[in-house]
Amino acid sequence: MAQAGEGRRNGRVTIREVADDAGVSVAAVSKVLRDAYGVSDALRAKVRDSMDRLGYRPLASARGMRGQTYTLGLVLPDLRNPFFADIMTGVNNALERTQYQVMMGISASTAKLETGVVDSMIDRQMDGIILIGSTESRESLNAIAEKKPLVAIGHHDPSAEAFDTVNNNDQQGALLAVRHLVSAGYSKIAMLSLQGEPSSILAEREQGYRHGMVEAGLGGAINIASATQVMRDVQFAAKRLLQGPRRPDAIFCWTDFIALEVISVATELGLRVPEDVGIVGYDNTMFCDFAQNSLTSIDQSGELLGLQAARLVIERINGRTAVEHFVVPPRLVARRSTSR
Amino acid sequence: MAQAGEGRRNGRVTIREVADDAGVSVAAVSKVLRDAYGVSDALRAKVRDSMDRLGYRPLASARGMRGQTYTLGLVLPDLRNPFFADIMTGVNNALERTQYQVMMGISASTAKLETGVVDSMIDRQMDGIILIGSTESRESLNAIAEKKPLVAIGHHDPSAEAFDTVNNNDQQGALLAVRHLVSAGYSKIAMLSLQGEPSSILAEREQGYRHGMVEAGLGGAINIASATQVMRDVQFAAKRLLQGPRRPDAIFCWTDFIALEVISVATELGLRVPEDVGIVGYDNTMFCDFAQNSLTSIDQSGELLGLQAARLVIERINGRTAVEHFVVPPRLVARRSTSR
DNA sequence: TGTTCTACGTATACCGTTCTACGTTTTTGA
DNA sequence: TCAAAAACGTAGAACGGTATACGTAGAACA
Repeated sequence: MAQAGEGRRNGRVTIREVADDAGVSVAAVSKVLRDAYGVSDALRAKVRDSMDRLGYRPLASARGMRGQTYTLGLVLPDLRNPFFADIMTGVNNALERTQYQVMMGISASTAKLETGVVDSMIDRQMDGIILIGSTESRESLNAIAEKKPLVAIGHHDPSAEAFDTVNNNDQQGALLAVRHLVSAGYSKIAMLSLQGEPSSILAEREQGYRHGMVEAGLGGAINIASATQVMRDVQFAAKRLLQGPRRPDAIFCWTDFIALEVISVATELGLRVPEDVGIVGYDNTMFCDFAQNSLTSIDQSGELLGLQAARLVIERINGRTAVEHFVVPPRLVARRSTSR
Repeated sequence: MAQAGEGRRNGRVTIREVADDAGVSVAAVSKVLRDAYGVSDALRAKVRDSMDRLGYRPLASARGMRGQTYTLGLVLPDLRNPFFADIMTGVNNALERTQYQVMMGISASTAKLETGVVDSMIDRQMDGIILIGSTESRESLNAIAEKKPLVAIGHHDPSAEAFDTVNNNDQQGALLAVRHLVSAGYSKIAMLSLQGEPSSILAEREQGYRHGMVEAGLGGAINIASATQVMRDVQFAAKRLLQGPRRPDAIFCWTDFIALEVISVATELGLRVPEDVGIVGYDNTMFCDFAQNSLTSIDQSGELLGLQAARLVIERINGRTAVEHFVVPPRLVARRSTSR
């Protein structure tokens, strides 16, 4: 192990070697690296040249000891929802021309693991943290925000002060779905919500759903079931819903993935989509577009969400303390799964 | 910024405070942390108690300066393929009872970005690196392996010495697909391969495909098209294939995602699956199971691949230098897309 | 011409760990 | 009972950067 360790450290150029090569002090090189005040163009050029020639790269650990690591942590609930890829694209776009680099972790949607991942990101001196779909309480998030700049995507808390949020308007998204279904002639509209630790998005969407139902005079038909994201569980819930006494003629699903699974179950039960049952998903992921799916869905512009989150977290790192809550309006994309 | 920085550092318990609290030296605490030699049970208990009581967590940056950071880097080509989630599950399982934590980065399948991500992981003192679906040359990988323990998943190079590989047998996977199609009565079997930087898996699968065709006496029908993973590109390639003069009656696709897109295009062209055209995917991701897809696919046990990769990289960190190349046999899962 | 700025550089004390070298106690063995 | 060995613990020098405090030269001003 010792040999490996030594061997591997070899070849790393330090700031001191750059300074020697350029004939300046270590402090001067550091200033160039950080774009700090008090460096002449001549000195900067000299140092840059030496850095390039020697192939110098600053060591994040060392920087972290005193300053920043130029690393952002991004926590995803899971890797199976392609919607997160959109968010990631947005984040990367925002970071394109900066020194920052993102590192991702997955929380598997459990609060315990989420805390674990976040803590280990803090241990690793990440400069800021972006949390997607967090189910943590306000207190927990405040505790994190006390240690590092924090932005939560997909977590409604408009009165939070310590951290920023970036969301699509989930209440409106659910409302759009219900209105669309109603105008397509469906009336026994159920919602297949997410089971697990209660989250603010959950509350928002359910409220939007209820609101839409009441608005259409369908308050009596309100019917909310729930399932985790696990396949077996979704199947079970879908069957229960579609074989139960109050069989809905339309289901508004928590995510596209769940919606596709519901279509699958409905088909196997001999029900036709969209004739017998209309289906709406959420996120408008690329799978909605396949002819065999053709799933109506709510688009929440993941790329934009990611872009804003990255912007906000960097602003926080640079000293902003006033809170910002960014909300994007959702958009319904109608496809065959609701066109009877 | 200064205020924020100071404020945020606050509350972090250092090894010195633990040492003071326990009434021992800093070195003793460090020894306990590292399970090093020369610590009595009594001292260990005392220190552990102080650590728990104070909520001490070692700072990775500081550890990185001298020793390990207990962080592994995992590089994914993209976030859209749910197959990677399986790999990740395996990695996490392997790491469950260790001190190690994984951080992910995405390379977007381009060599330039891949190098960038890997370099930034090295800068961040990750102890080992797992690369998924790398398109780098042997030389580039050797260069990385010189700096950090490296394991490549989905990259065939059985004579590589400096890094380990973990693969399913892609040649056999392709062979299984062709044999299955042949026995289902298809004969004009095309392959829709991956466009982009040539990779070793690509070569393996194409060879397996050719082999299978020749073996079945269909050497004259060999037909390899290719497309990137971009939706538009897949559509274009699929249309070209299905509307061309040598229209195949079956297509063996690079991934499930591509296969689903091909089904979509075929359907829109008025072709029936599996009657007019049989489709086989690769990875056996969860989407294959949906009734509306019911896609035959090759399973390469992602979870096992991830588990092995994590095991190998940790072994390397612990000093192993002899190379290991791990290969899993693939398995065909037949579904409706090939059952005529 | 002297004084005060301003711009540019440098020297060096950290940051929180690891780990080597070394001192002290306890145990072992004859 | 004593020497040697093993076990336990400590002091302090790294690691590679950052950032503060300070020195110096030239420019601007009176």
